Amino acid sequence: MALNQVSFNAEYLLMALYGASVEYGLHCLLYLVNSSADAKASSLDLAEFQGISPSYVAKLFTQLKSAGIVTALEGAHGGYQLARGAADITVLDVVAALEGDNPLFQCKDIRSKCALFSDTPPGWATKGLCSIHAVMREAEAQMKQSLARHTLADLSARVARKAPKTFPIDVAGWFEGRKAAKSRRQSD
Amino acid sequence: MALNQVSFNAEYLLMALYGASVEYGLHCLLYLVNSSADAKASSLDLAEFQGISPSYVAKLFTQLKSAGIVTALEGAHGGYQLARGAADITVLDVVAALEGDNPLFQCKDIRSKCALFSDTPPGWATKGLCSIHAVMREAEAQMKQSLARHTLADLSARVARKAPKTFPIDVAGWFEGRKAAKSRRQSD
DNA sequence: TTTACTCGGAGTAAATAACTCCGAGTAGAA
DNA sequence: TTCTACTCGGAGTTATTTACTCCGAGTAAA
Repeated sequence: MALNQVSFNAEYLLMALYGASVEYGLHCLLYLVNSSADAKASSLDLAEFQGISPSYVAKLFTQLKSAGIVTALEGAHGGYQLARGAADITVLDVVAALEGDNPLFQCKDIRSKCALFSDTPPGWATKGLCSIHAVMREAEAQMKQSLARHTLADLSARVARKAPKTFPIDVAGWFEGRKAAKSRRQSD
Repeated sequence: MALNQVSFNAEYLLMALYGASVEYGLHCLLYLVNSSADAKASSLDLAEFQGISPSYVAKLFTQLKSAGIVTALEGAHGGYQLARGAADITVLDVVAALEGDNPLFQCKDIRSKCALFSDTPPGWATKGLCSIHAVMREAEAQMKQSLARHTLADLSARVARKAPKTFPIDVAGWFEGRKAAKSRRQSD
């Protein structure tokens, strides 16, 4: 009964600890870093600019807003802006906003369920942090410290170094052209 | 239409990056560290000793075996043993065996989909590692290094330091008693 | 006042994780 | 040798989570 047809999509072969939301979110935010104060970008703009799902980006920005990373301006010609300087937003902030600040490991306190402890586990077994949990916490801390060392400003600078000098101008032009197109449509 | 009854289970409120398999696996392996060479423990023994699902533990140990962390001996009175010394098995080995060595982050190369690159993205955009990806890789490396610094032997020693001196004896007794019970049943 | 655009959250489908069940094989007991 | 009880090992099932969509409420410009 098993179908021999296997939908073999290499893109999804390896699943990641952090999902697509982090990737989409960071890419979008990087474009916001360069946009000037009066040039807000809507979630639709950001999505179409990068060829990703508009409705999903909209959802992500809802989360980024409630985490205080961006501010939203409603209405026509509205959009999002960074809530504070790009140097004050770490990659960890973004990850926490989009994925929740999930622990690396959730201890279910198995040590207290040992068959030798008939009903109530003895004090020494439940006191303090489970040793396994401690190791995981340490690894988690290392990872989060590493993520916290990088800010959106750093990242943006590094990307800019790779791109040609004209690129930021082209980007600004694209967003500007989009805004103009909107105005044209409304005055029709 | 929405039910007001909310199944509010505090145990599952925070989801973790690494799941239950890692926790179960590590706990089981810690008990194997102390068992002597001839005293193998079956997955059923290990599961019941800790009050966790036997069938799930069985599944985990098939993974641990194919990863080369434990060896299996079939038949009655068979069971599992560590495939090598506890000092040569790191926590990272166990995590990789049970969760796969998932990357922290799977880059979908969004930078190449930018609307400015009509069809074929320019070389500078696709060359080298995506900057975001690089940050994630660094954090992942920090985490994995931290996990690789701890071995089963370390962990076991740390647990032993907390428990009373009689505890390992009690544990050995429990497994021994189990083995005896099996023999009795067979001779009935 | 209208209109086109914005956010924002409720709702849906596919993928993953957690867990179960049953068959194949083996070592010891009769 | 035959039988039995126990072992592993993998195929199947359910539940949770992720990724994504859709539509309504609100707002600012025209």
